[in-house]
Amino acid sequence: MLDDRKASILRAVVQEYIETAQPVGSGRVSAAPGVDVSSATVRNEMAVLENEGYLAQPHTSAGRIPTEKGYRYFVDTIGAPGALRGEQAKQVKAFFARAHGELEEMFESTSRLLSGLTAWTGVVVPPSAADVAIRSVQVVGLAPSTALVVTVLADAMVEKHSVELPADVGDDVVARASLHLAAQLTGTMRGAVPADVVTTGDPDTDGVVGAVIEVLRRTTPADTAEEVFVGGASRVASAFDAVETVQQVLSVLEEQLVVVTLLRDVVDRGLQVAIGTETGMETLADAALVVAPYTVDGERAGSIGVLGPARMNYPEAMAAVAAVSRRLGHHLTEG
Amino acid sequence: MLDDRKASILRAVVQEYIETAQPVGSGRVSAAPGVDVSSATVRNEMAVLENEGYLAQPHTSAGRIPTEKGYRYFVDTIGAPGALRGEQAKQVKAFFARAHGELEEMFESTSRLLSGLTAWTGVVVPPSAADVAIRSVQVVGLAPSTALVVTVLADAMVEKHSVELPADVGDDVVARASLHLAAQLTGTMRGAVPADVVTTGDPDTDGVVGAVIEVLRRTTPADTAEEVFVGGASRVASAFDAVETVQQVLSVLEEQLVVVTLLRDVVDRGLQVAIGTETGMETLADAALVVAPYTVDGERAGSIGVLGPARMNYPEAMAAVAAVSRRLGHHLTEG
DNA sequence: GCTAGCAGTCGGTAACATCGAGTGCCAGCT
DNA sequence: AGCTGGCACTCGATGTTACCGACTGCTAGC
Repeated sequence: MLDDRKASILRAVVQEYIETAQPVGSGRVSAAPGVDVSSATVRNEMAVLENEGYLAQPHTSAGRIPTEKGYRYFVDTIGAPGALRGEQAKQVKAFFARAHGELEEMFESTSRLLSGLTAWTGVVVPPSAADVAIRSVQVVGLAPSTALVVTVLADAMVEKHSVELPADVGDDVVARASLHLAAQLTGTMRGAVPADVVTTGDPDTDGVVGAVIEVLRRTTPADTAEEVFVGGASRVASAFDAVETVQQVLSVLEEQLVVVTLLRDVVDRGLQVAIGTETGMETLADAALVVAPYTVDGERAGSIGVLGPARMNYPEAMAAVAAVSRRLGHHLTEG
Repeated sequence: MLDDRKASILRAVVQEYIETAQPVGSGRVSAAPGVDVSSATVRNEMAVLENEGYLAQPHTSAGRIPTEKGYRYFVDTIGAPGALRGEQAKQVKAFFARAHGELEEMFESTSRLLSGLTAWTGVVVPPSAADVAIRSVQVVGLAPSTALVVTVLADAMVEKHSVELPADVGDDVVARASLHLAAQLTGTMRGAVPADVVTTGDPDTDGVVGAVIEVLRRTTPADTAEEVFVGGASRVASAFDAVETVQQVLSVLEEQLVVVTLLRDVVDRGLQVAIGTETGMETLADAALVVAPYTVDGERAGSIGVLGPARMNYPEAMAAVAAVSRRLGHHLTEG
């Protein structure tokens, strides 16, 4: 633990560095509000903070930069989550007030909202479909031997899978199978589609039913490459100055499964923020992730996050993520 | 028109510059295959080419760089479309051989295929839904006053829209409306949903039907922000050296509607390649776009493209785009 | 125990010389 | 007439040196 003075000096360095992206010298720190000692004293204290790993010096005659440990201390001692600035709060409110329409669009634009609020990249992971009830199933024949199963879940998500039909069957058989499946599966949890379903007696129809069931079981949400919505990916380019870093971070964002796992991991570890290597990804060493789960009907559903440089404005980002996750939860709960 | 020698010198400059990304001097050109004159002669010719706007010189003592006009001439005189390298042809073949499953995934991975083939960013615009027949319509109630319309089109695309229901209606009314709509609309072109539909006589049901029809008409594909699939966006970071440019290009890619319009525009102008400002976008001044439409059942459907730096390998990119568009068309035609 | 002051470090910038890739031009060769 | 070897010249890139200034660490004194 750091004493009060060291803490406020560290805080000053972090805040200053977040603003200017430049190493911070003792002079600036000494002038910062909350620090009422001379620059000489600050220097002494900073030397200690550096020894203890909270700060680093790019080179001898430069100011100090926070280390991962420094940022960590900073976020851990922020205390109150902090509210959004009025303007931003308004923006969030307005967004959810006029939010309506299709769920996918909703997630998409929520990711853009997060990006807009923080100036970094927004990420939204929709609820896992496994423990959501099936609301409707429909099979639509497309070609003699292929069909499309469209599943609507209780949370308004729509899944679609193409199915190879066992034999060339007529539209009437497909229609019969569709009705049968709808009757059998409506209300079942998406993750619990039973392997054996009541048969109809007609072998053709049962063939189609079987094929569909098999696809639905095979594509249980956890296995499927889960979707994630990324908004403001171009912000990555302004977050890092090395083109190489930009490349790496974008590559991470391109792999949906990685992003989903990442967010879930961080949330599961009980963190609100993962800084640099805390994310578990080497390529995100210069980045940081602010996350929050959101709840629908009191249940933890999906999660949202903001991905930015390690030197991002944590209080602001945390406030934004918290506010959006809360309202997103409400919005989805009310339906 | 350029005489043979100038043409081959220009070709050499373009090819060399594409490979090395460095200004090309007369020495290199003179050594290039297809150019059998001394560097002095090359210098004279290059001076002319510069005067005529095909080449530019970053500074006096540097080699030459192709201008937009230079690239344009190069592209226009490539002649035969050229085949893919064996390895790549195999890759394309393998991709479409194992391609199956859901259409959206298919487009997504096709964009990644394009990116992989060319090392740049791949873009796929799905067929416009307007003139595709509706294969099935289903309305699913979600909350007392909201429902989801799921439309399956003949080309296996699935659309979904949420609908605000006029009055709190029961599931049975929604089901009845759903059946009625399915009967009325199946076979209709998606872009030609009629405003007035045969009524059922039951006012509640007709209310739901009306609401759905209204949504379907309002969301006619051309108006809707059309979807586009972008693969390998991270390649943008390696395409340009200025972070600022990376930012701008990524921003363009983020706006789906812009990208769709862009591709469509280029195809409509009868171009295979749009270089720099030819794209019509200032922010793409350093970029180039190689596009091709693809046809399904003999009809022009959507288009695909590759977005890279102006100094990209055009023959290769054009071959890749041509091959993929052809096979994609086949694949979708056969269903 | 804090701080003013001072010597010392080191990156950044400017001035300057050097190097070399590449040019334009010209004289001479074919 | 046209190509080419050769040459003077240009100018960015690279390296050197000096200097400036933003910092630091340390120490003496309040």
